[in-house]
Amino acid sequence: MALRHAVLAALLDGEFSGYQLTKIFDVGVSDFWYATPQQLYAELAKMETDGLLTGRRVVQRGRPDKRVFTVTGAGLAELAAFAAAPAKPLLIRDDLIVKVHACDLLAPGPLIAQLQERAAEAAAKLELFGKMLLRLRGELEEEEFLRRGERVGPYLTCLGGLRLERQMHEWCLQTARTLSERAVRDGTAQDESAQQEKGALS
Amino acid sequence: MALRHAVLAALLDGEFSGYQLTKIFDVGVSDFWYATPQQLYAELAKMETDGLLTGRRVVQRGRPDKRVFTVTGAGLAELAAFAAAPAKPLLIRDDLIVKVHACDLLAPGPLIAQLQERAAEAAAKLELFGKMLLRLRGELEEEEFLRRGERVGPYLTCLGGLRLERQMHEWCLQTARTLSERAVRDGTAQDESAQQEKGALS
DNA sequence: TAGCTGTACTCAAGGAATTGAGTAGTCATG
DNA sequence: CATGACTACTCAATTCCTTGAGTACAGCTA
Repeated sequence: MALRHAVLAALLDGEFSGYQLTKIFDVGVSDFWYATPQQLYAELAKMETDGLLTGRRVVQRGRPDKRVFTVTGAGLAELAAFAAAPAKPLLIRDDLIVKVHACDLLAPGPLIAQLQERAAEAAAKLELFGKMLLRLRGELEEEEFLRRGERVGPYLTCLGGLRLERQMHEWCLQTARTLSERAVRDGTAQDESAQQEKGALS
Repeated sequence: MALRHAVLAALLDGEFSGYQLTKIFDVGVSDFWYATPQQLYAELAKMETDGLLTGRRVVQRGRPDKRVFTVTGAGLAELAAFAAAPAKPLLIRDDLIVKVHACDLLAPGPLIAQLQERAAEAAAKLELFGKMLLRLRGELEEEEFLRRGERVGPYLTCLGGLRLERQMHEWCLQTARTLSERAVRDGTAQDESAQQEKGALS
């Protein structure tokens, strides 16, 4: 029941269509919520029948029509109620960390590759967030904007995303380096008992 | 289908009962997976019938019996297959960040309180992770342990959790400070139009 | 000795999320 | 002029996850 609040929050920044929202959510762009397109379309429909949103058909040329949504008064009230209620704990689920946790019994190759891939993704997001921050604060300096800007919410969450991606990037690279060095050590070891075990699982 | 892999990874560190695993997962202790007790018990039962785990009844005195689980060969194979497959993207869902994203239209009081609460939780975890790291590496220095330790997986994920909680802690406090300062400014402003709007939603 | 906390689970219902397939038109590329 | 990529969605099945309630015993406290 909390995807709807994320949608409401996202729609505070303007009218968006379901498709545009998928672009925001599928990558988890702002690093604050993740959702698939199907989920979004379903939720948008439900939210409209619940009166939290109103849809508006926009005719386009050269591409299909789209329906953009706006938050209603009831939607704002829902958001306010949500904000006043105690927050659920942070939910994290990450395959990659599970793999690292088990790394001592796994083949190091694929894991290192995946860590480097994740690091690259994090770097890409880092850049993206940097640009978003610039765009959001316009010509003001950060401090000035945070003091006097009239819409700082997205900026603050973006700062959070930036921090997260930075630490993710560093952790992935450091972990990959550690595992690489250990793999070399194992590979050049005289007795092969350690690799035998790993070989059985790779 | 990935909770089972998290369970397998957790059981590499020893035999645990369902109840013990809930203690590991409910808080999301290692910051790598979150699951409720019911989910765990159900999954453990399924994993046992699938042959990934074997349960063993342990009689205790002064407290109820428990069943502890061990990973089987098939379980290790499952884990290896999982590790070789591409990882799903990091999944984050956080109420608090959604609220911050919408903060410009919300009453600042409850939000600031929640940010401080989260900061306190992060600080508590930080301390916990610090102790876990000490325990895991024993009398060795970190570098030495990462080079030569025989079980570094949990240590590496713990390092990740530590980083995450540190950044969460800082972000929450900084964001709370920013919002507090803005609230004071709004509160002491001559014209009250800004608060009027917020008042309507608080 | 009543009440509370902690260990160690079980069951059921309902909502949320994932997976997979499918539609339909536009635009650029080779 | 066919192929693939992009916009913009929809539908259905299944699986996963959450919510809420309940059982049972042991130890401690007032």
